[in-house]
Amino acid sequence: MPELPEVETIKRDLENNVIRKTITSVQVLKNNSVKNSVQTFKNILRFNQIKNIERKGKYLAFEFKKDHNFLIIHLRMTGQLIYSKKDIQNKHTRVIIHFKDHSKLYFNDIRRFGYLQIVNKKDKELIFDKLGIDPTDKGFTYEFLNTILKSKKSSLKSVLLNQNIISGIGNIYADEICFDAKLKPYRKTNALNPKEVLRLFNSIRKILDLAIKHRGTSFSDYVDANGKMGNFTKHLKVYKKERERCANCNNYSITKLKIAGRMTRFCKNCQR
DNA sequence: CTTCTTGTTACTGA
DNA sequence: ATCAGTAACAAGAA
Repeated sequence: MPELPEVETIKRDLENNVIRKTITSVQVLKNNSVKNSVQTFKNILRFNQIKNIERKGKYLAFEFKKDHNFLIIHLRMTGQLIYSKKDIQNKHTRVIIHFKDHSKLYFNDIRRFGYLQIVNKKDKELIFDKLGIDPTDKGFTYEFLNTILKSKKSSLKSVLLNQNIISGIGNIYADEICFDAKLKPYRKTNALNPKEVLRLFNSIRKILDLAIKHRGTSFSDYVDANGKMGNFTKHLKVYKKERERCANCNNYSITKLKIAGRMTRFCKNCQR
């Protein structure tokens, strides 16, 4: 699943490839992958240029040169954004954006939960403002995190996954962060002591930075904007490691349990 | 064949 | 108000 590190990797790849390129045509192969009417979608994109790319949490927003419109993209579980000079269309290709230099941007999505949506500046800000703080933002400090955690009575896992509280963390990184912070995912966040909050804060930054450095995690469909797999997969300590020996204590096997409605992996020995 | 998984929203009930 | 739980969406894997 594309989470913050995967979406950030794609964003950086695309910044190197599509900024200021003129769009000459747009193919919509699956109508329900586009939230606008196909005609409106094509009309706004054609002969326009991508001026800037923003990311908050798992959302991307392309800003255009003409008319102050934004293209919001959410990849959900299996969405891919691949930039290529070749024809790489496959049966999961939903949208193709053609540029003047004959290169193309492909939106592929096996399960078709992802979407593209053109909105005006005001609506884009509404969508971004509704999201919780992005952990790579300067405003994400220990004090800020502490205030969030103290105000919630729910489990650590559910707070980490709630995009309206902190945006960008999904099931993979939630478990990896809890493991790194040595905290059980079902702990109530308002009961964490200052040392534990500090560990959590450091682990959030550390794990996400490291995952971005390794260009994300590929365990099923995620690829970067060049179609290549992410390398963080081999650094995972708990995600999909159930029944394997814990990488830290080498003594207990990783427990798999449903917490906050999601499959959750942790070491019952190392995480307190 | 059935069941599970995944991100997000919507809904229900406590 | 706040939280937990679940259904819904699609499609592939087990």
